[in-house]
Amino acid sequence: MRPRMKLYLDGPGGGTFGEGVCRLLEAIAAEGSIREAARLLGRGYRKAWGDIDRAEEAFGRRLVSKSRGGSSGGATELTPFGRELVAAWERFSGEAAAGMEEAFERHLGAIIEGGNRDER
Amino acid sequence: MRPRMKLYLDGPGGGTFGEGVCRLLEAIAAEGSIREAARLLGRGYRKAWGDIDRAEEAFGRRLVSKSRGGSSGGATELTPFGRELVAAWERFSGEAAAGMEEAFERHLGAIIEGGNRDER
DNA sequence: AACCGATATGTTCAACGGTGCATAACGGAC
DNA sequence: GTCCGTTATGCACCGTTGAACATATCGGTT
Repeated sequence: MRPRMKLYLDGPGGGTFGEGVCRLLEAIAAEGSIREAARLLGRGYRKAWGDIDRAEEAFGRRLVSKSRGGSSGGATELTPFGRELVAAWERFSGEAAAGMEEAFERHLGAIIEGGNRDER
Repeated sequence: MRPRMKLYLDGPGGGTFGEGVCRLLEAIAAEGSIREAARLLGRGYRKAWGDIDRAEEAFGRRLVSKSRGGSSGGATELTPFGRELVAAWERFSGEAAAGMEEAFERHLGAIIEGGNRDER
């Protein structure tokens, strides 16, 4: 029985950033387009687009730089702030998860895993 | 802009324990009944009952000891394991949250809070 | 036996988030 | 100007979740 955690950053005027959007940004950085990134992650473009929109609303800053038209049809790449954010979030979430695991072992590890006795 | 976290414990065969159920258990310990605890927390009895059921399923052990009938109509109290779990969860979640805050300051504190410039 | 209040459980309805479909807009290449 | 692939955006559908309502059951008191 393992613990699980979800991390969020909420903007003051709505909007949210979390693990999902971070993964999406990484995929965009790798693929160069929102559509391809969404396909790679098995998500719909519609939702991916909305997620980015909400994330940018949360920070009040652009995370990606999008362009329409052209021979390629269009493209999307991360802004410098977007790249910085992804890297910082990776460190943040990794460290938070490690601390959580540690706290779990310290306080709940002994309590749980103790078989399935029944008390009445 | 502050970070936020949610913690879960998932049982192998379904069932979940989290902050919500823990609050509910505390309220039950204080009030002596599921119904009164639910009312105190502004939740419906139906959901409270189901939450407890799922939490007990997650651990495979009883968290509360319920009784029906009698002059009082019935009552519910925590099992020793239930009390132990609530106390351990408090320490666990508190420590995890503290570690998360610390990680946030270290890795994201400088990046965020930096005003709302726009980059394009 | 009647009463009362809490547990036990089913059912129905509203809200919400995700998925998918449809379509418009864009702009470089040809 | 046509074509193509991507961004941009609306809408309709659906599964999950929670809220609210409706009973049924239990058992000590009276």
